[in-house]
Amino acid sequence: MPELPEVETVRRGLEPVFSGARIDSVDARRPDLRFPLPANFAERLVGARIGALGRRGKYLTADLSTGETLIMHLGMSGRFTVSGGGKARQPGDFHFAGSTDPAHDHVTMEVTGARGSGLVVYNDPRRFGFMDLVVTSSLDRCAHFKGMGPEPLGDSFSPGALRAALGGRRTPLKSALLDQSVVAGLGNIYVCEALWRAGLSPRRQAGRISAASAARLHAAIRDVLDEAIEAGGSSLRDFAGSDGALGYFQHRFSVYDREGAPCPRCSAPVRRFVQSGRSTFACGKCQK
DNA sequence: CGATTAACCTGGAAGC
DNA sequence: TGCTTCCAGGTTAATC
Repeated sequence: MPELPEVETVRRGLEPVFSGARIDSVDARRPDLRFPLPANFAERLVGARIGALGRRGKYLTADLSTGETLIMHLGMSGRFTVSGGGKARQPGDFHFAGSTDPAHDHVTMEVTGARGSGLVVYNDPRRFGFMDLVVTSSLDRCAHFKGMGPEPLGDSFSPGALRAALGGRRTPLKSALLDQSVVAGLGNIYVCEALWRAGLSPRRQAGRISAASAARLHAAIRDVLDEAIEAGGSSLRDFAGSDGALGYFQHRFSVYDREGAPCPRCSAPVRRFVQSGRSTFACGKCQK
């Protein structure tokens, strides 16, 4: 499901439940998601108090009182749902009452915080997501974050920084922006949308864009991410935030998944083509 | 160095 | 209705 706006939407949904709460119990129904869960996964979580719930690119981070940080990645189809805790759960059942897809409820956590207890369930049909535990003091150097580019909504992401990160790359702009070492958190949807907003062709050579183009692209990336977060992310298929609310940014796509539809800017038909194995959507007329 | 393909896994949609 | 094929928000390793 998730690119940066969807992950941020999930973070905001989980924050009131997680932040400051104590982890009472953890159930892992299987030993692995995309990768094996960390050794002694449940034991390392139970009893810990959760500090800040953060996000880095498409990753969620839960800072724990044990000195470790729980890292969660949603892959393509991962989602969290929150329910009211003990009452919502059948005694002895792994699944929480009301789960619509118990077969893919892989990890559950019962937590107790200022707002009472809650049950958080991680569901992931395709199992491309994963969880990891790393020592908090070396979080930035861990395998997941080492080499990751700047947060696109953060202070260090500037037009100059973007242009510098693209510098020397002969790969198409589209592919470069999907590279998390250039800028963190963009995926197929928002790269397509940002390039449309900037009026830049996805096929442009990344290292050859002008400073003015980089400035337009920088602004387009920030704008599209800001607007998508504001809208609660995009709900393709059935993605919903942790509170069950559906994001609605998909109704504001200009080009993504709109092959053949008129470009909102120039009315030429939106084209679909494949770059590095993934669908690109762009206007062939006004994206240069 | 860069581009393409495959792989991981499941389910939904479309085509016949 | 049922079977087959294609496609999907991500990431990474292998190959050309």
